[in-house]
Amino acid sequence: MEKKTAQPRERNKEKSKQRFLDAVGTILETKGFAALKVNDIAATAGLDKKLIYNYFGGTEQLIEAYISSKDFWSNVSMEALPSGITDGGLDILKRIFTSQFDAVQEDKELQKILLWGITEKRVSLQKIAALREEIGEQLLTTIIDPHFGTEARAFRAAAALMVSGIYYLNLYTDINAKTFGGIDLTTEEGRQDIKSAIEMMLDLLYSRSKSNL
Amino acid sequence: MEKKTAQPRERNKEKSKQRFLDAVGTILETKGFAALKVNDIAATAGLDKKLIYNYFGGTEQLIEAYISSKDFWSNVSMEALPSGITDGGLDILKRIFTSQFDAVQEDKELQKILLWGITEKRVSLQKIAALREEIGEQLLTTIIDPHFGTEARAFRAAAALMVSGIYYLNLYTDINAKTFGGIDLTTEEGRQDIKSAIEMMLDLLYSRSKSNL
DNA sequence: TAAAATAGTCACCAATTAGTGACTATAATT
DNA sequence: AATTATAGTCACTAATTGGTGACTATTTTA
Repeated sequence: MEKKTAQPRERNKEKSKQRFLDAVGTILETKGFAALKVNDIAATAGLDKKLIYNYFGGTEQLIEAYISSKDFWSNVSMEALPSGITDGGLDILKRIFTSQFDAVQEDKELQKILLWGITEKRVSLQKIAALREEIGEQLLTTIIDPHFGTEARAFRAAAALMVSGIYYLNLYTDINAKTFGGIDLTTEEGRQDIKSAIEMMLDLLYSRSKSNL
Repeated sequence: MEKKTAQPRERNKEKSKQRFLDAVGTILETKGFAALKVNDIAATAGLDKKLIYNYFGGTEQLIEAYISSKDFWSNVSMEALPSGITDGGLDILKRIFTSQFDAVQEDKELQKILLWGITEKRVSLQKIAALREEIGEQLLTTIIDPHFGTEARAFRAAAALMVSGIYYLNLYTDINAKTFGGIDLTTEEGRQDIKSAIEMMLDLLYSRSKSNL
């Protein structure tokens, strides 16, 4: 019959659920998705794992809930699309692509999600991919297609290659190598080289389209 | 004078070691590096896991031995480099890049290695990355640098972006999505779009360098 | 042919993992 | 205040994991 003079733990289901969701984010960011074990998640949240089963049904559903709760493409979705486009969207695309290059580098969580998306088959990851396709489609149909017309298909492919490269270079860097093609991606110079290349390639693609119209 | 009523298991250390190495390859190809557990490897090899410790020292060393035994860049290393280059290497680069796009798609084991390389920090994966850098450096110094001169740095960055894109698009495809930027990468048309874009961008980069010389 | 060396097997241990039943403690309701 | 609902704890099971000591079986050597 011991009296508990210790501070009485707050009893709040919603807050606890949020703790679990936050714990998933923390582990994902620091250790990656492979470390998302129910015991670790509970320990990180500072709660008993039983609650994960009570509240979410299990680790799977908790992870699904976590992914659904995040907006991974907020940095690109409504960032731009001003009305007064006079250059066919060249300038906007330059900014979107180069800023995305930096955004992926800074957002470790996004990196893990990208990696996860090419590693594991999972419904919520499919949803993320579909959502990004949707946002990309908006950009393509409102900016690229009108300007490139019949050449839009070629430009789409080039853009896909560039965005993919933006992703991969950031995932690649600093895990098992610093350089790619002799460019040190851990230095500001090296990263500037990539960004300049992005702009150069967009310039070339746009100049090509002009000369072909 | 051996009696072979029950087939007597062959006793051969070297062969058994090779069995383990092959088992690593099989598991890697089919289930990925995360599934490289000592029990599974032993079961796949049809031998006792104790032998892994006896022969290699442990799973880590076995995996190291496996990676060291493979030549992952055989398809690109000495594929080309003919002597009579008259176009500054444009045609060779087109072939190297587009064939690499197909090679990565077909070689599931290479895909897993690429994925592994951006997921886990590991000495032997660093060696693979370093080796690829070496091969790439050869290409760059013998083909690109002489032609692009002071512009070589810009071209290197563009090439890094393109090769990275080639990797990522192949890793991306068919796990959680089929399309990237609206292009269906599971169809021959979609993949041809990417290859055409690669050639187009190389054309643009080369034409740019000409007009600037 | 006997003995030494070693390829290979097997049973077992300890740690980690997911998951659950029974319980306690607190808040809400009457 | 007594009752009820439920947030949260804890101890336990079962399966999987990496790892090892002791053993058997086959080959090599003296």
